[in-house]
Amino acid sequence: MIELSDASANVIAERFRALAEPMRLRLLNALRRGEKSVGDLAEETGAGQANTSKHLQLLLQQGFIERRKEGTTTWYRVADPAVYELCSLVCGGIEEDIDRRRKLLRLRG
Amino acid sequence: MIELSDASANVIAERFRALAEPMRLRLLNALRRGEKSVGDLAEETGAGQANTSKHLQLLLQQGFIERRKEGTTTWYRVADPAVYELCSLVCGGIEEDIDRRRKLLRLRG
DNA sequence: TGCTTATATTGATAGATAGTTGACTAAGAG
DNA sequence: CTCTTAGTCAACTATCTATCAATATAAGCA
Repeated sequence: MIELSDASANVIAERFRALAEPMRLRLLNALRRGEKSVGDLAEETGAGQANTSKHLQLLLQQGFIERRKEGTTTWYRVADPAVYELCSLVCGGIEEDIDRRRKLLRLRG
Repeated sequence: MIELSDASANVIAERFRALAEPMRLRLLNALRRGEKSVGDLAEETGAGQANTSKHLQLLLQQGFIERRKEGTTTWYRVADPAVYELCSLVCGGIEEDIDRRRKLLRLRG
């Protein structure tokens, strides 16, 4: 984000939006240690099959994951581990947030 | 994102969602070189004042920015420059994406 | 050719959210 | 006290999107 044009703001936002969904984060997390099929992922995340497939399409389209077809099954894998760095960076801010909330709870209870 | 619990997936997604909006990215970009008032930001981004204020609340709530009141005006500033690292990381992936789109355009004419 | 399994896609619905308008609050100036 | 200015809040609309159910595609097998 060296100087942000309006056009790039849209593209960047689109990218962040792909990660702005708990279900998709769970999918990425499930793909941490290797390739998995849609069925595997649906079971592991507890989501419906159609829903899982749709989320995977979106992550695929945004380039976060890649796929490979084998017979009737489709195997998905993470395209670039940099995604996890993104999450870690965001987590950094979250720790402070959690601390803040903890203090609030302590004050109340 | 060391092991992602369902609870943390929600919190992380919430955080990404704050960045998943072109308007809010423009606001963060406008705050790059220091504190600005709501009016300044509304003018610079071309958005309505109420809308600008709303987006700023959200960024504030997520801890990306801080504020300071002086008379009737409210001054906002970036809380943690790590936000820009996040954007840069996402941009990394985007450059490939832009290249891909450029090639498509060239193919078409 | 049918039957089964694994994905993808489509249509419908409910919930979220960006933007606008107008009212409200608060601080200063006259 | 009145007027102006800056910002926030509340209500409404329009749009988007996550989810589910049903259907479609497509491969492999009987």
